[in-house]
Amino acid sequence: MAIEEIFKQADHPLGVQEILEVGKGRVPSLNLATVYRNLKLLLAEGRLNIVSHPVLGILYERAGKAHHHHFHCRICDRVFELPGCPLKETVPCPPGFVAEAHEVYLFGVCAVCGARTA
Amino acid sequence: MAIEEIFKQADHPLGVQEILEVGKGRVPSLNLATVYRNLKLLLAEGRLNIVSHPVLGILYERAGKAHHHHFHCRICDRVFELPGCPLKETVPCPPGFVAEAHEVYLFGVCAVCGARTA
DNA sequence: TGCTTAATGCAATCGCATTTGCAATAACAC
DNA sequence: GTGTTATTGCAAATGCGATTGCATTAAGCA
Repeated sequence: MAIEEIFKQADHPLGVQEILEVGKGRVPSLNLATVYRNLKLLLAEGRLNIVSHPVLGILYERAGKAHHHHFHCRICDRVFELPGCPLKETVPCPPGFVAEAHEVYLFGVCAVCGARTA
Repeated sequence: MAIEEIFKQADHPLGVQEILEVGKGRVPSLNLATVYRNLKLLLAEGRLNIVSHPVLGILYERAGKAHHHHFHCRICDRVFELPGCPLKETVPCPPGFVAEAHEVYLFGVCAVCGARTA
């Protein structure tokens, strides 16, 4: 179970399938149901956060990280964390609207794929 | 069929259910299958764009709009269009990463709900 | 008006992510 | 060790958005 905790050491959000793959590296018999069950536990405990990615669907990442956003490489389909925030100080909202949170998704080509394609 | 085209006059992206509701106002017998079929057509023709919203799932909006993003009111669950772009000129990407596109989702309370709650 | 073709409505079906039941297994406490 | 409880694995079952088959209806045209 702590197994789940451990591979949250990943530096990017993981999808269920990816969690299963990585997890099998540690517990070869690891099962999809077990992944879901433990994800649910960790979420309930507030140790994980859900990242709802527009393209990749639901991903999971450790809770408590500093504010950041995500970059999605269209070549390798991997997601990277981008520290910091590209938003301007003044987020332009119509009058009366109160923005409490935001999410930014960048799409493009990562360093690895860029180098390989060049 | 042009029916679909017509209620794209909405000023915000619509979900399938919402399209069905609105459409029934014009064609009371309107069916979900018909909505999906015409959505597929309009998408194929490039007259519609898909907006994959992290919370609301798949929405549709007219193609060809100016660059904009979306605001999601957590009270009424409606989505609003925000003209312009709140991103800084210099989007901070790690070296080697090339950002080609981006999506920004704002979350908060809209003017109507804000006024009602106050 | 009568014929041919495209567009519905309706209900059944599919695809897939997620969940559950239950027996087998592992972890513990005594 | 032995009994008790929490976890798994596996496979079947759910839930639900999206799609399809088919008979019906609407539309276009000679």
